[in-house]
Amino acid sequence: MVRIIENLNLSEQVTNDLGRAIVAGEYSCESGLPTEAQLCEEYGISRTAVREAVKMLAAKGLISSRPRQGISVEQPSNWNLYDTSVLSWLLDSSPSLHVLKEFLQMRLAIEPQAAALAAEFARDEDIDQIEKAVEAMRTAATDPSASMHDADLAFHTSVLFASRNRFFFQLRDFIRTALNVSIQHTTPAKANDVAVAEDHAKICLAIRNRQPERAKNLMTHLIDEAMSFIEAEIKRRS
Amino acid sequence: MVRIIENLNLSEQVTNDLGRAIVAGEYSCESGLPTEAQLCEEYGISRTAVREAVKMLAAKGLISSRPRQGISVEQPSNWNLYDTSVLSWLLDSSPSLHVLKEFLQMRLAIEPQAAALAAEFARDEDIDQIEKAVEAMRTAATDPSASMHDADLAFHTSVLFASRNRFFFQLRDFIRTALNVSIQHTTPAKANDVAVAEDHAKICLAIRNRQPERAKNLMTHLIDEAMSFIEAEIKRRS
DNA sequence: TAAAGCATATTATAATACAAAAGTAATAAT
DNA sequence: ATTATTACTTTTGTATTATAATATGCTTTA
Repeated sequence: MVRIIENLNLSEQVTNDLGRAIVAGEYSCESGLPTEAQLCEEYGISRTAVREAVKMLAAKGLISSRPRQGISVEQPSNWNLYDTSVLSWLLDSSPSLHVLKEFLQMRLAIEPQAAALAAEFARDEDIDQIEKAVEAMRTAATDPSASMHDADLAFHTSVLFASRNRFFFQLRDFIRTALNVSIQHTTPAKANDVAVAEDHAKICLAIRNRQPERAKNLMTHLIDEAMSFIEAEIKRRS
Repeated sequence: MVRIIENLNLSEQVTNDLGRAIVAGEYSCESGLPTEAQLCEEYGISRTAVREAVKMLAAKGLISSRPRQGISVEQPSNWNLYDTSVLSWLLDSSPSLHVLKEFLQMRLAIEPQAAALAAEFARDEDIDQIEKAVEAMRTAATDPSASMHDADLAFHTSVLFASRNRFFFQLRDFIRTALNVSIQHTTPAKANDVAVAEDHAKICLAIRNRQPERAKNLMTHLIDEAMSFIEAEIKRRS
């Protein structure tokens, strides 16, 4: 029986359940999925709900279905990894340290360029938003009741927004997920937090001063630090 | 009535039709979509087909639906732009020169980093693939019957693959679309093609010689050329 | 042997019915 | 008069049944 999750209707729950199973490799490309009729029986639900789940998974690139052939699993390279659900299913099934490295490689591509674009194209109110996040980080660095992580997320999201390019801003969920995974592997060392906040402040200042190259380099440095930490962690564990 | 497209079943056709209309702004966030019943009547189809289309659009982040409230359009910032369908709907409705600039800003983030990763992590067979694409470009540069564009696409795709990071490779459809839009705005100047092919060859060589920084810089230069061309074009038309 | 047709399994579409959710209006109680 | 409760209404959510379309394999036939 499907795990019940609040606020999700039946077809969405089945989507979640099947999506998770597919990404976890419980159904291979060769074997495919059970037929609609079998899924109805397994879950004890109507064909309507099963079909709607199948359609949603197909829309995310995980499966495809044809008459007489049944439901087949698409190659993982066709899965839409930038879909929030697919991403969460992926994290549920993969050793997160390895995925984290991939995340950081991606962030190293996206965020420095976003910072550069922000320095070039951000509106004043965008920069105010970034500064607000920096202030929140400064507060959180000393105040134990405030969340450093939330402020950090707000910072990176607002930079993406300030890039004024929707393809960059669209990646905010991706970045959010990456940050979530990061803190799972970070020892809570409040000692560095003040310095970290100031590193972020520098980026904000570079953007406000309209220095694209400087903003880019500072952002690269910021993420590179996290990267070197993770690489050390990977080496330590192997 | 919905436009008939080959190889698409009814619910997929309706998905296409509604998706296009939503992205084109024919339904706003405030107004929302017609009710399922109304859509059935408009398209002259059953509720089954309409609901499946609605579910697929919801899976792509374009809409959401609730009892009594009907179907509402999500904010554009929630649309999954990295979905191939959504991307094509976007191109159908936006002035492509502006979108093209956003594409190039994104490519400028992704591809140089992908080249650097390829130089670091690519397997030998990955590099062979890149080289094959380079050879195809060289051929196409002089042979009018061969397609320069196809070879170009193969090159960029194989570099993404060689990065050995699935988040990068996942963007191949995005890059493909970007290249397609590019050639719509490029005057077919076969004169440069030989030089262009050699620029690509240099990147391939840098990757084979395991020079991440060099590969990155060369790729940046390559895309920057396209960018400056587009910016000139935008200025010319304004 | 090859082509045509037939059987069969599975998804695709339709139609209908009822349940659930969420507003809205009417009613009752204080 | 205000608030709480109830009943009603609209729309999506789920179930059921039936039939069509599609693709595959098998069988028959020329």
